Order: sequence, then structure tokens, then C-alpha cells
Amino acid sequence: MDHQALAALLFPHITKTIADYEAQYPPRALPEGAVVTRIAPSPTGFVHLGNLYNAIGERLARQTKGVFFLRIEDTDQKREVEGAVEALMDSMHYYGIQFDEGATVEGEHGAYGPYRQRQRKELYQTVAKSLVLRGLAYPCFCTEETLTAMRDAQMEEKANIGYYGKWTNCRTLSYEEIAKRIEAGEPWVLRFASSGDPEHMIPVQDGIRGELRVQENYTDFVLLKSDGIPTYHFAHVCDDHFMRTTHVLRDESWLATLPIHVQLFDTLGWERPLYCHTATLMKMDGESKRKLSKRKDPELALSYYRAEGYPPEAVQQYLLTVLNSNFEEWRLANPQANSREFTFSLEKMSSSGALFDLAKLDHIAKEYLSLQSAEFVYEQLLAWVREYAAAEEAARMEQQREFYLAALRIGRGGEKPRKDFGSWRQAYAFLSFFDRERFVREDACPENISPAHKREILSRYLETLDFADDAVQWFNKVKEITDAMGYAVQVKKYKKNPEDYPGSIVDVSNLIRVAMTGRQNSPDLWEISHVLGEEETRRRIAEYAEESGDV
RNA sequence: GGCCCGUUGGUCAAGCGGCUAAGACGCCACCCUUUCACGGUGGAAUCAUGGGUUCAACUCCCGUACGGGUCACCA
Repeated sequence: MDHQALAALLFPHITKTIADYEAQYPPRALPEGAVVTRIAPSPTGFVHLGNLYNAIGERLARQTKGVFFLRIEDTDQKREVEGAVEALMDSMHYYGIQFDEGATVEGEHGAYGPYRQRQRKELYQTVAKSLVLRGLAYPCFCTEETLTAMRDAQMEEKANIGYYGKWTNCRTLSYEEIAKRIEAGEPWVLRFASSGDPEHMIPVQDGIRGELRVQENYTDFVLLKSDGIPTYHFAHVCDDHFMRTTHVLRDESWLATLPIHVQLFDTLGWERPLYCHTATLMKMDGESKRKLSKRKDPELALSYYRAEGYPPEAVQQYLLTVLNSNFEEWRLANPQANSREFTFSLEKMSSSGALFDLAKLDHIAKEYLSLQSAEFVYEQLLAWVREYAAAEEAARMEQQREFYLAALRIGRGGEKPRKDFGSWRQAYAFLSFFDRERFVREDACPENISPAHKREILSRYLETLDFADDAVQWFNKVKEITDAMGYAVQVKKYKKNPEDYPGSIVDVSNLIRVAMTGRQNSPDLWEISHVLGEEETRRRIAEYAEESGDV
């Protein structure tokens, strides 16, 4: 076979050589140990947790004065969705991820571009041509049908599936045959001519998993698809070489094709990046675990957290606790610190798939929000309500700004702040009792208070209620009513002899609480009364005293 | 099915040959408290399994089981 002639036949327009590209994309001038890494999503319009997961590469880059960039892997035209880059950029921006270089909505910036793979066609073909020249790549004319038939035959005789060994129909085609078929317009793909031995194991360093031993690749995988665009494997190797990537963070599902990537790097004589294969986030499905699925699990989409109103910082912190086992410890030691100050280490990443734990996210989010100012909470909540709840309600919230701020200040800012909500959706629901329009009684009156007592307690409460009282005076009156009605003022006494009383001050307080807030769980009642105002407070108590159908 | 990865409490996990096997979430109890929370204290709960190696194994090796992933002109 005349490789020179074949290369000319296959790539008539390619005039550049690998050396030209080496010159165009020189090694980066960066400090020793600098990490160059990236996220490389395909523009399907679906931005998922994994994208944010891998964006922790940004930490690595920042910590080492390296580079973090965005590359768009748009080699699959069929799956491409309009506006996908915008959606991705929007999400990353929302989570505070910043790129030093790479694709942008308008175009791109950086010296190692283009950062959209389809625009790098000439580069891939140049590399492909060099492989043909070395006799390491050849055109294959097999149709989908022959490939399917081949797979069936392989299944039949229990052979390994793939294009290799005696199954490589096109590997031995003569130049004349190839020329004739190309002339006739037959579509072809370019395959790698592997001489790998599956018995041969190759050691590969993994930044998370330590030393891996992978089987040498023995299949003639596809380098260039029939449209001349590379497969992921080939594009990844070319790009990460010429973009001078040092660390490749990606999901562990790539472990299966790692042999291909290693083989490509090695035969091209390029230094391999440090692969870091992250564990897949799992979910419980009935009795068994499974990978989070795009179709079944809304929480895989990044948009889910935004729509639910989880603050981006909380989502980040959750991810960090899942990803880096020493983050939680650090957080405990530095409760107020920005999580960006945390030093991230690959070695501390887990290599087994974690179950997605919404309860933990909630906890982290509550913790985070409890430390934020009333102003911050108000602004963010307002923005969320406007976008995801109802615009009219947002307008009302805006008019009542001071009122909402006062409500949000209850139990906030002290040593032991309340942790009532972890998301804007939860906050919106939680604050509903402050809003006359949304106020409904969700909880019932405590069970051991009879309808007669209920009326009696509430009317006495109304009689003695004086907004000039301070908190102590106010509660003393509640105690007096409790006592007068025969209820236990001290919870301890009630617990000792519950049969001596119809109930305790807990029940009386909760009755008032339900009257005022509609729930048995709310912040401090006296503070709420003052935010609500005397008129509304009295109205609600009186209204509930009259209501009799709920016991 | 072949190949690959993984397996410490319900969940996330620390551990890296010698410990009563950290911690966090969740759960339970108690305490604090004027209620609701917050907070505090305590509790139940874990090394998948069988063989080695070793004076000694959660830690190292091999097998088994289980779970997951992957076998495309998708990434």
C-alpha cells in the first residue's frame, strides 16, 4: 500500500502538518504545577449536575494559577439544540463559574481556539492524515447493515464485539479498490488500525483512583465519521493535546474507552493528561441504585435547583460535600467563610458513586440561608417569586418591602438563627401567613382543647391583649390565662401529672399560634403580632374564636 | 455475555497493618426554653463474604456474591 497516495486521495485539501499546529499552539507558559482543565459539554440544551460537578476543575485551575476553559463538543449534529451554548453559559454564570478562555455566546476568546469542535475540522484531518501516512488509519466502507450483521455473528459465536482481527473487512482493501469506491461516491469512515493486544495491560495514572491497569485497545475504532467530523475519542485527544490540557475531569463512564484514548496519545507521541474519573451520582430506584437519568430524574437538570429556588451557593456546597470528603470538616471549622476559599484536592474525591441526598441538600441550604441578611433573603426571594411563582404576588411583595423585611428579621441575625427554609419555594410557603391574601389555617387546634375552651381562651386573650406590653408582660398574661383555665403553666408539672390538667401552656400557646399563623410551627408570636399589627392580629384571633368546625 | 469500576451504619463518609472503627445528614430520647425553632447532651446503627499473607487486617493478595458502568459513524 502506498500510504502517501492514500493520504492524498483521502485528504486532498489538507496541506498543513502536525508541526504547523504544534507551532500554532505552543505549550503554555504557566507556573510549575499549574492545572489546565476544562469542561467540554455537548450542546444538547440539557445542562446537568455533571456539568457543574466537573466545573470544580475551576477550583483546581484557580488554586494553581492555571487555566480553566470551555470547549463545545458539537461533533454530533443530530443532537445539537439551538441556544444550547447560551443555556450553558447562563447556568455557569448563575453558579459563579468563570472561564479564562473558550467558547462564548458571541464567539470565543483565547489563543488555543477555535473552541467549537466543528470549527476544528482541518486540525483533526491533519492529524488523521498523518496517521494514514504512517499506515495507522484506513478508510472503511462498511454499512450499518454489515456492521449489525457482524455484531450478530459475533454474539452468535460468543466473540468479543467490535471491529478487530478477522472482522476487519476494509483493513486490507487495495488502493485501487479504495480509489474506485471513493470515486463512486461511497461514504467512508476513517478507522484506526490497531495492533493492540488485549492480553497486554497498560498502567494509567488516575488522579482520583490511583493506578489503573487497562487492557490495551485492540479494536479498529472510528476516528472520523463519514461527514469528516471526528468521534469524541479522536477529538478529545487532538484537542486536549493542542489546548495543552493537563487534567481531564470526566465521569467514570469514560473508563471503558480509556484504552482508546491512551493508545491514541501514545501512538501520536503526545504526553497524556492526568485523567480524573469521577464517580457517578446515583439515585435509589425502588430496591436498587442506578445512575441519575435525564428522563426520569428532574434533579439531574441544573434548572431544577433554580426552579426550586435552592441558592446556587448551597448547591455548590452540597456538591462539595459529596465530592470532597474533607469539605464538611472545613465548613464546620469555617462556618462563615466563602466556600471558594476551601482548598480542593483530587485525592479526597470519592471513587464510588454516591446516592443523591436531597435531605442533606436541604440541611446545607437551611444552614446557609440562616446566615444571610433579611435584605438578601428578601431580594432573592422576590426575584424567585417573580420568575417562578406569580408576577402579581411579586408586585405585592415589592409594595410591602418593609413589612417583609420585618417578617424576615424575626429570628435572624442572632447567635442561633432559625432555619426555617432552604429554598425560595420553601421560604415562599413558609412566609404565607404574613400575607393576608395567602393566609390559610393548615393546622388544627391542639387536640386536647375543647371547642368551649378554645373560644374562652381566645376571648380572654383578646381582652387582655395590649400592644404596649413588652414580651415579658405579654407572656405573663398568657400564663395567667393558662392558669385561670386550669391548664398547667409549667410543662414539667404537666408531664408529671398529665391527668390533673386538660393540657399545658404548650397547648394554649399553640392554640394562639394556630389562630394567628394557621400553623403549630412559627417564629416568636409576640414578634409576629407586631409585624402583623394590632388590627390584623385581633381580626385573626377573633375570627378563629368564632370558627367552630375544626375540632 | 466480554471487559472495567466499586462495596465501612438508612445516607455521605474518615481510616491507609495494631483505635473502645472519627465526623455529618436523618432518626430516637433527654435537657434548655414561655410556645415554635435554634442549641446542647446522649442513643440505636457499619467494615458484603470465604480463603490466604502476617505476631496482628476495615486496611495487603486471591476467589465469591452483590451493585454500577460500558461494549455506536452519541458524547
